[in-house]
Amino acid sequence: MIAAFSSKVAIFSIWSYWRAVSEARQPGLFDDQPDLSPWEIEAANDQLIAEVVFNRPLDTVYRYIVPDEFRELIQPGQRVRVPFGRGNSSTLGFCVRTHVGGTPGKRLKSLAEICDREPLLSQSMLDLTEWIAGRYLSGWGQVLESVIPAGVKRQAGTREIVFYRAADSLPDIDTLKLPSKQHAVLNLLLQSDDPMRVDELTAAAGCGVSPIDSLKKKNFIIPERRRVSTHSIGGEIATRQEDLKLNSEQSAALQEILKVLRESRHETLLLHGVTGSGKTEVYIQAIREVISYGRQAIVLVPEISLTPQTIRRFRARFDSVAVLHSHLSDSDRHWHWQQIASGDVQVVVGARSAVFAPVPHLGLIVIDEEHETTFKQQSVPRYHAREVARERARRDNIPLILGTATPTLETLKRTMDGEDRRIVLKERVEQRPLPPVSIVDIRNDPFIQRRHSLGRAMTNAIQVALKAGGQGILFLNLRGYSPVLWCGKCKGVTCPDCDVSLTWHKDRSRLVCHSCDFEMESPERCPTCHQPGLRLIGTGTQRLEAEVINKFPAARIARMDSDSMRKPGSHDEVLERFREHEIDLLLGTQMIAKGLDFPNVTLVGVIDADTLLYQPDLRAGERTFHLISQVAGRTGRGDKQGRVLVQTLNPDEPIIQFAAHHDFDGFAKYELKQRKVMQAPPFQSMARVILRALDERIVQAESQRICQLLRERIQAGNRPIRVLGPAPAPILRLRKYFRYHFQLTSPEQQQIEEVWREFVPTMKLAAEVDMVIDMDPVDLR
DNA sequence: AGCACGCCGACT
DNA sequence: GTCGGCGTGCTC
Repeated sequence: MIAAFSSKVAIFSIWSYWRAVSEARQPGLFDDQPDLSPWEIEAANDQLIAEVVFNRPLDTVYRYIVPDEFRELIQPGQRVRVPFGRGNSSTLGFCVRTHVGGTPGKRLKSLAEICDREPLLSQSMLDLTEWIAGRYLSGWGQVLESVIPAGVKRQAGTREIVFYRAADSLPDIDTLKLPSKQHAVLNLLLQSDDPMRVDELTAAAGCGVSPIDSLKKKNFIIPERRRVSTHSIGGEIATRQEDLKLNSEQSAALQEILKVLRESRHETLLLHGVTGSGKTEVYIQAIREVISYGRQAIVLVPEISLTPQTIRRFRARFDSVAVLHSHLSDSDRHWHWQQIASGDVQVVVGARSAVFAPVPHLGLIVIDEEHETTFKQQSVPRYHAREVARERARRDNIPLILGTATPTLETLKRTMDGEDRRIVLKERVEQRPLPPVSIVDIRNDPFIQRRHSLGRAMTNAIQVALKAGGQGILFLNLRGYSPVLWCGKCKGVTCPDCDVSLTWHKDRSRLVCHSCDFEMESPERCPTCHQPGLRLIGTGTQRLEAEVINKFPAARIARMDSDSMRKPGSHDEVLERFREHEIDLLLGTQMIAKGLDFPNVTLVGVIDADTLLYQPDLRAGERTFHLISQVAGRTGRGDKQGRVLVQTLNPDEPIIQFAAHHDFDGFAKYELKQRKVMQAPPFQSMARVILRALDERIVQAESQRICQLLRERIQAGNRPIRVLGPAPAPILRLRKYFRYHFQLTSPEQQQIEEVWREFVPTMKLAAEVDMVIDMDPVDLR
């Protein structure tokens, strides 16, 4: 009986029979013949069961019978096609486990198809994705869907090609009396060690395809389908460089890392080194050790640092480096994935998702610029690469290195609690001093009062730097020409879809929303009240550029922001010109704040330190500190002395003071105190629940209702969780949706995890409302 | 998330 | 008496 269901055909015919019967509303037929029903088979205890998850927000693992014909083929990590739901619609899922056994009382359906020849992930990566699903409250299938690159699923850049080989037991070729062309083809294959492609055979034998077809029909030659890469290998060959000599602080740090490596245990080491202290060289030499064990390393960097500069640096030091950045094609990505999985790649350098690189023997993970928020994914699954890396390293008993000049308070607290270890690099390489930072009070600056962006001191400093042959970096974290188009009556002109002021972009001569994709022609009159006389208020990088050109007509100036850097490669090109001193003043946004290392930069100007500081975000102060410290680190990296000017309307603000004095510890103490009072991270875990709908009254009511239900549940479970809100999100309307949110905080992360998993299935959300939970959010807008 | 089911109002 | 509107609930 069982054998009757073992073939795919039999399974499908049973399914269509079942459908026909159920449509006729005669399920009683099965009651009469219970042994016909496929789910009765599972009563036998030796059934192989596949556990399957789907790319849906479901946290259930579904079980399917594996038909005998798939028994030998099925492996966890493969995708499978299964009948799912009442309509048994054919659905793609991931097989995450298999086990043998029956499931009393459960009616199981059968697996219909195995979609991958090999598993897409190893068992340990499967386990890691399960952990992510739990920790970040998303479906396991959703995690798998996002972890495996699309190019890998599609097998992009590969093709099935037919190869021919000679049949195994052929009589002597001359006894076959073949026509000459066929003889030639067969002879070639007999001589060849490897199977040959059709085009190779026709070329070598000087014939068409028909002799090959004839040989195939006679079974003298056997076709074999093989998947081959059509990927063209690109990438420049970097010139090799020797390891640099480490100073005493650097080598002490390296020794600490090597010790953990040699003891093959997990520990997270925070490499807290001031800007220019040579952290990268420490990573590189630690990686060298890892490679000598025949293992591989993963280096995570913020996307913004994935400049050809960094890439070249790694390529120059290791034989085999894979760089995973966002501009790779599907086929590149698939090719790299295969190379990495085969163990041919020593070092994987990439952004957030590179933490999932399928290296076979991971020896070390490095996260550079640990404080960067881009390590947090902003869509489901909303994981933080640092936490995923920590978990992966813990499971593999390997060290995790977090490098930064400005650690997050989360990481700092872990070192204070003794969970992680902090290694401090106080000195810059070659004992270069950190640049002096001057806070420039612009409240009464005559230039600023005349609506300039460069105050008197800043203007003078630029003049002096240029005169001395130095280069300058001017940082302003606002792109476009002017962030506000002001109507005296209606206030700023806002986006029709968001509660956000539209930014005037001079280069495109348009108003642009920085929160969504909206753009419009600049109106002559106010779009609301139709009054003329609109004024541009505030300064973005484009307006700053105009002012700099006007004030320093002789200087060579370049602007770097996401508008001017749209073309791939333009980023690198500008930096190269800056390095060659073809540019005197480089001005721009975040992009120029991070990681750049140019020895001739003698002046860094922070045009407006206040914009970040007063954002409605509990990390606004921390981010301001990070940014000022990072930008300041761009100078004094060569023999020349550098200086930093920070323009602010709040010169007494402690955050700015700490940054100016390069006083991380002072900042941390100050900020930690505030967070403790607020019962905020890093003292408590936090999750943010966001609800959105097109109708404001519905979201408001719904978020109130949900929040109340959750409060009751928390109380009933006697859980130590605080609920804050609900409240309108700081940007109430975004992309046409009204948004409300509330926050959950608890000293125990797991409490939030548990209550949410319990709660979600019990509450019915109104159909027009979307809801997401963001564990450990970094963006509270 | 899908998708089928069901329970209500407007048609032949 | 049936078609189809969307609200509800389940998916091995």
